[in-house]
Amino acid sequence: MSTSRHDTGRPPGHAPERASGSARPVGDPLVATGPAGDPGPAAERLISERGIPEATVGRLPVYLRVLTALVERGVPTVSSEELAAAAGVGSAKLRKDLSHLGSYGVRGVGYEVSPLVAHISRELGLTQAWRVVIVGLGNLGRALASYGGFAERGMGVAALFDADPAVVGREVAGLVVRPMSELAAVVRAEGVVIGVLATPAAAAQGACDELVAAGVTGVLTFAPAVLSVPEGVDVRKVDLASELQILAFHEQRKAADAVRAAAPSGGGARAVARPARRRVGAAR
Amino acid sequence: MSTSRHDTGRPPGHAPERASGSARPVGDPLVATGPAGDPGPAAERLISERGIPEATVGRLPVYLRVLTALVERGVPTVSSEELAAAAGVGSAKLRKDLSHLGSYGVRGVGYEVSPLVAHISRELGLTQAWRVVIVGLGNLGRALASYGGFAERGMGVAALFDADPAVVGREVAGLVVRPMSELAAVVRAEGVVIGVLATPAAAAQGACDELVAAGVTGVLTFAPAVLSVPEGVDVRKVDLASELQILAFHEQRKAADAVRAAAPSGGGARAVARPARRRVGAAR
DNA sequence: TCGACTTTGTGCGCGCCTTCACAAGCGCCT
DNA sequence: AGGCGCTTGTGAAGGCGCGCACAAAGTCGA
Repeated sequence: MSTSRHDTGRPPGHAPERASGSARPVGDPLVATGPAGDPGPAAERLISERGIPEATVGRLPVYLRVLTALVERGVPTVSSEELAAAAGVGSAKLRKDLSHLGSYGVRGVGYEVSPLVAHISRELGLTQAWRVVIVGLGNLGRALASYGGFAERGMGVAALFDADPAVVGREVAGLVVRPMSELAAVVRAEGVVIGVLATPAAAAQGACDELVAAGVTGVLTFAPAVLSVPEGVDVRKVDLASELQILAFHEQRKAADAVRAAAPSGGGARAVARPARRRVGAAR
Repeated sequence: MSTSRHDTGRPPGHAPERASGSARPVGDPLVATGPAGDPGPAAERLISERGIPEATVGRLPVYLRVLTALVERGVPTVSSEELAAAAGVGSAKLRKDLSHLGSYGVRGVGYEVSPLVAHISRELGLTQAWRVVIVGLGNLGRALASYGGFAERGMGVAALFDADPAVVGREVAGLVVRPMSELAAVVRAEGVVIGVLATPAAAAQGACDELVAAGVTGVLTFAPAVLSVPEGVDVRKVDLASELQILAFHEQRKAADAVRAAAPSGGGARAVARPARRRVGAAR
């Protein structure tokens, strides 16, 4: 999921990827989280207490963003059709997604924006401010630390860590980079449960282990490496190089199609150009 | 986009080609082939010429990375079991994925690493060096431009663009940032077909339009915005804030589960701690 | 008050993806 | 040569997500 984006498959596909299960998207791509793999014999297969499908969860952030924009514009209600168009999905899918949260719509009218924003935020756990730690402050790590998009949505950066003594002590985005030796203490003290990995691939597993040992149970990694984690830890992977390679695959195919279309033989008669604009949704 | 998940658009038609056996992923409701004793009502379905499922494509980059590492270690062959473990997927899935590329495995032995690397590379289109342009050189854009993981895998950065006059002219990763006005000319001159968007959300659609107008047909965007593109253009979206929000959702659920497990009542009986290590796959 | 219109919520069918399980194929040892 | 064991390739089944299409439910106008 890259990624996953998952989707990301996410991404599926595209995109970001989930640990167990896909979105992907096209994106993602992407793998699933949680207790996926196990085919419990006959027993109870508690998918999720609230039974919100993973695919739906992956779209909630998008809906939330769109809805937030509507709130700022003072829009009181939206129809599923409008909201779906703005979010780049089909209206039926959107209605089904929202129905998993319980009914906040009014037939004949649409959805009330404010209550919906509140509900999705609560469902995503954004009513509390999650604090994350970033491990690895190379180019990407520094960019992430400085990225405003996190704080903007209830995700604050608690601390930064790096294994390189030359980086430790530097100030990035108002925080001083700390040595890995302090990681466990800070994570425990601050109650951090989500970590962001931006280390080189070779260091990713080690850093991940340290995060998990300290109590982190959710990891977002940018390292192009497969991570092993204990059951109960979620890993979402964003793999930039993979995303580009997937695009390259499609470009190559398009090029091949173009050649084939130009050539006379067989299946040249294809509907080639349809000028309609397509809304493209979120990965994965 | 992964994803997951699944995502971006799918390319229209495909060419005919007779796959011997029987496997037939009936996909797009497009065009008909002619002959072949089809009693079908009207149109026929064209199987994808090479019929590689999107989910499989999303995993190929991961396999490729693992295989490349094996090549460097001088490993001549691998079994599906070993390769799957290293890639974080199930062995059956891996075998099925590879079977879509044609058989490069030998029963009783495994897969020959070198030919497999060559084949996957060719399939992904990595035999040619794709050049990309990056639009938007804020924190993230600069990090991407400096990121070594691209060039490493046949993806080169051709040029950098930004709309901000204060950024234009600066040098990033050995390249001078150019104004948007030069985008079309450069894209055409260099034959670029893949663009990376790292602009603020508000500027994303405009920049995307410019890319598409110039001839780009594959876009990787990091902007938290829904993009509209014409048919035939692939978009993969990587949304950092969404990824974290999805992790937050799962963390919240785990916390709720923990509380429930602690409480006596009904459904507390879950297998909570299973110390087994899970391999966590990529994407999507 | 009643009817026409709008929009939600969802039952249903379809196709993709994943997983299981096993027959077929290949190398090696005897 | 022949049999044995290992590994691939794949048929079949199950799960999940998606989109259609429609009944239910609520609003608005007369």
